Order: sequence, then C-alpha cells, then structure tokens
Amino acid sequence: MGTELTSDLPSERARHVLRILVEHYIREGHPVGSRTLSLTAGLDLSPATIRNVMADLEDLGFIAAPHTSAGRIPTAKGYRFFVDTLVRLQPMAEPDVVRLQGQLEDRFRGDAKAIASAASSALSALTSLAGVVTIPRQQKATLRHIEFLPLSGRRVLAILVVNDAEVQNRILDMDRDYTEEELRRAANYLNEQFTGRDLSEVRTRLRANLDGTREYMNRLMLDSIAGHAPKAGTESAGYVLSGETKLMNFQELSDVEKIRQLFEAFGEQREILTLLDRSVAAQGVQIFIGEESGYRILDDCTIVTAPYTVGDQIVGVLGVIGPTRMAYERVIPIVQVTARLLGAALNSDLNVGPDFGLRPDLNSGS
Amino acid sequence: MGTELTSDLPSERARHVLRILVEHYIREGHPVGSRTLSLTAGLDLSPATIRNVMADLEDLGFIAAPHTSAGRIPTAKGYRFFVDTLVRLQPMAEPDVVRLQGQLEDRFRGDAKAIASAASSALSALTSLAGVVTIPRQQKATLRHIEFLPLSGRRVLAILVVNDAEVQNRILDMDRDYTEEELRRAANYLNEQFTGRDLSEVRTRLRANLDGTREYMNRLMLDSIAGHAPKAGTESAGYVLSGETKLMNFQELSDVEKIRQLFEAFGEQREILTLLDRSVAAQGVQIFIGEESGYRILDDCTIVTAPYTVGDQIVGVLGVIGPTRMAYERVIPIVQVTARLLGAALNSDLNVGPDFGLRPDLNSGS
DNA sequence: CGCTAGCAATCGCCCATGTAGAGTGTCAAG
DNA sequence: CTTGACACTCTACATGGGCGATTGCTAGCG
Repeated sequence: MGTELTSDLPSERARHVLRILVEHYIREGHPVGSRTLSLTAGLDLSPATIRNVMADLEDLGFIAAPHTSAGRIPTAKGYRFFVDTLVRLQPMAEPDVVRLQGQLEDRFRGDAKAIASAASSALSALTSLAGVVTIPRQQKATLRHIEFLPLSGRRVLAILVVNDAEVQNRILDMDRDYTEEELRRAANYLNEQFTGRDLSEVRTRLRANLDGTREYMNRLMLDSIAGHAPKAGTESAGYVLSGETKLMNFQELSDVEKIRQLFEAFGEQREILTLLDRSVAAQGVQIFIGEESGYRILDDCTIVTAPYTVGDQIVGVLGVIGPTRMAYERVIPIVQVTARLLGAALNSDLNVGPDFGLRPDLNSGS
Repeated sequence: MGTELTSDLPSERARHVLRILVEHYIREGHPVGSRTLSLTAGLDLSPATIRNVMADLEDLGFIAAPHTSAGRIPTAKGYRFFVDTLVRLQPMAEPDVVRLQGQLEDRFRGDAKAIASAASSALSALTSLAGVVTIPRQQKATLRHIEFLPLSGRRVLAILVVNDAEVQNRILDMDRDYTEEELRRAANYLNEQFTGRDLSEVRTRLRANLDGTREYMNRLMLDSIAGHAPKAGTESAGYVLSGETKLMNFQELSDVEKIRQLFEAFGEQREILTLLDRSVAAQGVQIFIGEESGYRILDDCTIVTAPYTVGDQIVGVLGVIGPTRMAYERVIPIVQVTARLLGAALNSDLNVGPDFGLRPDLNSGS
C-alpha cells in the first residue's frame, strides 16, 4: 500500500534484473526463468529473491508470463523502459559505416528513388530486418532545363530537368490549345530567367508576375513546376521496402495469417506511411513498440525510425520493421547512422549538381 | 503385360473418372475417394470398380495417394493431361470482359509500366491468384522529340519523347566533351529528320550514315536511341507482380518456409523472368504445372502465361501464379482474354499517339 | 528486515495409447 | 467385367500419464 507512490519506477536492483532479462530474451528467444537470471545476473542472489523482484516487475507491467510456470518475457512497456533507460547502445563497427557510406554515395546523381532504394537495402542487410525509406521530398530542386510539347486535347507535356540529371515529366490539362511557338517562347523564358534557381523560388517569382501580362502563359508555367515531387506516370510518392521476407524468419511471426496481413499492409502503403509520418515531427530516432503503433497488425512488431535531412530540412524518414524482440542495441545506432549518411549523400548530390549546371569544366576543357 | 502397349493412354472411362476426380479435387481440396467418385461420376459404378480404375490411373502416374487410405489427388502429370485434353473451358463472363477492357484502356497514354501494372492487378483480382505482367518492350516506338544536355565528366543526358507522351532519359558516357552548340545541332538534326519515325528506323538510317562525316556525332546520336526500353534510373526492365499475398491463403502453401522462398524468388525476379521468357516462343496460353517449371520453389505452383502482341510483334508476357490446384477452366480464359485486351490497349495507344504527334486539331482550332 | 531454502502446485510439452473413420486392395461370386 | 464383402492400413483426434521447468508461498536464518 504505502509503496504505491514509489512503485511507478522499479528499484535499482529491479532495473538491473530487467535489463538482464530483456537482453537474455532478445538473445535467446525463450522465456527467462528465475534460475537463469540468478546465474547470469551477476548479483549473487538466489532464485527465490529474483522471483520476488520479478513479481514486482510483473506488477508494474514490465514483464509477463506467457503461461504459468514458463519464465517471463518483456511486455511492450518493458521494452519501452528498456530502450528508454536501460539499453547500452553498441556503436556501429567502423568498417560497416564506411561500406554503408560507399553504398549511398555516387552513381545516384539525382535519382531520389534509387538512392532511397539503396538505403533501404542497406538497412535490411545490416539489421536482418525489413528496411523502409520514404522517397525524399526534394526540398531543394534547382531548375536545369525545361521543355514543353503540345499534346492533343488541350494537354501539354512538360519535361523538366532538375538537379543535374533528374528528369521529371507531367501532363498538364490546360483550358485552351497552345501553338508550338507559344510553348517554345514559354520554355525559352523559363530557361533564360531561371536556370540554376530553386524551383520554389521560381514558383514565388512567377506568382509575383501573375497580375502582369500574359497570365495565361503564367498559368502554364506555374503548373509545370507545381508540386514538383512525383514523376508523372510512376507510382506516386511512397516508400521503398526491402527485405520483407526476412520477417518470415521470426518465430513470433510464423503464423501465415499474421504474415499475410502484414504483407497486405505493406502493399497498401497507407498505414505504414502515416506511421512513418508521425516521426517526421520528432528529431532523432523514434521507436514504436508493439501496440504503441496503434495498428493491430503491428502488435508484435517494432518500428525504429529516424528522419533524415538535407541542410536543416527534413526530407524523409527511414527505419526498420521487425519483431518486438529485436537487437535494439545494434539496430538503433544503425538507423541513426543511416539517416545521417543518407542525408549527407543527398546533400552532396545537391551541392555538386548546380555546379555541373554551370558546367565550369566545359569552358576550360575541350 | 499385354496391356502395356495401350496403357500409355487411359481408357475412355478412366478419362472420365480422372476428369471428375480433378474437378472435384480442385473444388474441394480434399483427396477424393472411390466412394465419392462412385456417387458423383454419373457412371453408375460401384466404389470397387472405381477403385480398379483408380489403380490403373495411379499406375499411369496421373494420380497419387498422399498416404494409404486417403483418396487420391492429381499429380502434375494428371493436371497436365487434364488441361491438355479434359478441361472444359469456361469463357469469361461478358460484363467482366467489358470491365477489364475499361481498366486497360484510357489514362495510360504511353506509360508502359502503368498499364502493365493495371493488367497485373486485374489478373489478380479476377483469379484470386498472383498476377504478373512483364513490362512491354516498345517494339514500335516513334520518335517525338529529342534533347541533349551536357553533364560533367564527358557525360551527356539524353531525353527523348516517344509515342505521344512517354519520356525516357539516359546518361551517355562519351569519349570526349561536347559543347552546348554541338549538342543543340545534333538534337535539331534528329528532330528535323526523324520526328514521327520509328526508333528502329532511325537507328538503321543513322547506321547507314556511319561512314560519312561527323561520325563522332553519329556515335552520340546512336547511343541516345540504342536499347530504348528501360528508363535510365528506374529499376530496369522486369515485371509487375500483384496480389502475391493472395497466395498465402492456400493450404498447400501454408508453410511459412515455402512462402518465404517463394517471395524471395519474386524479389529476385531472375528465375521468374526466365520462366516467363520461355513462353515468348509459344503462341497462346502456356502452362507450367508443378515440377514442369524446373524450379524447386515452384513445385506446388502452376504458372499460366500468354504472350501479348502489338500488331503481330510479341512485346511481353503476362500470366498468373497460383497453386497447382487452381480453377484452370476459369483461369485459362482469363489469361487468354487479358493478353488479347492488353495487346489491343497498347495498340490503340500507338495508333493514336502518332496522330497526336501531327497535331491535326491545332491548325484548325484556336 | 531482507534474503534464502524448501515445498507444493501449476502448466506446457512429449509420448504412448486407444478409437473412430475413411479408404484401399483383393478375392470370390455373379 | 462388375460387385459386395472383408481385412488391412493409416490419419486424425482425444485421452492420460510422466517429466521438467518455474512459480508463489512460507518458515527460518542472519
């Protein structure tokens, strides 16, 4: 009775026992009994004493017994306490960091989806879990070149090249037909005035001109660079998922029906996406353990996410999905580092891109 | 002994029994016993007689008993005989055909991947199996417009618009730098000479000029339209798979390990792709039952495929993947019709595209 | 007052056993 | 060639008794 006020937090000793228990369970996968803990906790306590401690921990909701006489396993709340205050993070091995960096740099000049895909695979490979990376919002997108082509039925095909070599195209529905000459003039105007400028800047400048002459041309030009993220035909924004099949290796997900629902959710994208969005707000690694996600399908799963940034703008979220019983001490740093490196890779891409846009070596070369 | 020469093919009665057995097994999923057949075969034979017939069929390898006293189920060879000579195909319901047609037409102008994706989903929805459609090779691709942009390091970005509104881009590694002026001239030349022409035609014509002047420009121009299928950055050619999760509903695939291997194969793409390629040769529906595919992972699966054509050129393959125990009489016509409709949709797309390319209504309009 | 040893109780797991049911192969008779 | 009868085989399912692991509780020890 009198202990209830203080019982929200476990004692020092209980915390130690909890840590050992969680670590052991994560490693072995079997419920952990008092005897095992007594032997491995390094506290020199008899099983009976450990049992008392475990009873306390169970009362607090940190651990639970799957059935009478089967040792204890951590609850979601137990994992939560573990990752918040007990876990001893294990920094990534330096060689792994270097390799990861290599996988993210280079050869992706401007192709947002490809680089996201590489990051996703890397996450999956490093953690043996499913990796997920949202396609980066191109906050900074500098215009390299634009071109219009007339289509039938008052539609216009706009092709724009941003950031060095990324080609986007979309079909604009206009309210009248345009001649080739008009389109050429519009393209010339944009190319002369705005090459090397950021798209958002182009947009505001165009908007400023809106009340001036030729506002119908303006409409065309504005539309062409509006919402510049998703490619026209391609399956719209979303995320890249890798290594889903790895999830089938875990006993806790060995039920076909569960797997099916999980994979269907992956296919839908919606739920996962809103979940990822939630961690855009936070800075740094965020963890959703079991029921915390709010999605029944993910009850036995943990999602570790981190936003990644270009400059100081958050442009996307990445993370891993796995069973609640995952190696948090390894996974958390991996997610953290990957987010940082992906941001860096995207950043260098941008810094380099515009330089190429000015083609400094063409003048001196040849 | 004396019967062995004639025993390669089952008797008329045996064929009838086999048909009933296969149909029944496909419907119910349980091994079929002699009593059941005696009641449902409509032959007015006692179970004992049926048993004799079944023993013959088993000797021929058409059916097998999973264990003593458990009825019989068809073997791969049994299914093969069934689909080759016994099955009574059930034509698709007219409303379904119309709906399917609607799903494939329209709104996909030129976007090969999107239309393949729609076909794949449709296949999956109609059959409750996994649908698969290879991205169509654009055999006919008429040049609409081309554009070059210089990049760093002797690389050139080529953007070409084919078939109305499909934008492709690739990065060319050249052996020297090109000035903007040179690139503009090359683009102008191509646009003036070859707009509205088929890419293959462009290629041969360019090649004819090869020994003439300016062969270095020719190299550039040839490269830009070489192997015009895969978009630059996008995950290269391949197929679109839909409804894989539906496969998890089948008992014969309820083993997590099997599912895992299957999904990993889907992810790899390689094996599935070579399998699909095999049916490019054949015309019409082709079926790989169980072991016939040659891939262990697909031992319990059947793949029903059909190539689809534009004009008289085969440009891709589509089909469904499901358990060997599938409703062949419904699935085969669905695959057949979908292939035809997809071809038609792609064809109309092409026929319409070039017309738009000439923009007849622009001159008369406005 | 906290720790410990001991003890009964609980429960999952494994195995053997028993039973019911479904289906087969065979054989002799029609 | 067909059929009814019969013995046989095998699965699926339920039952029940150890076995082992682990717990909660309580009395005693320092």
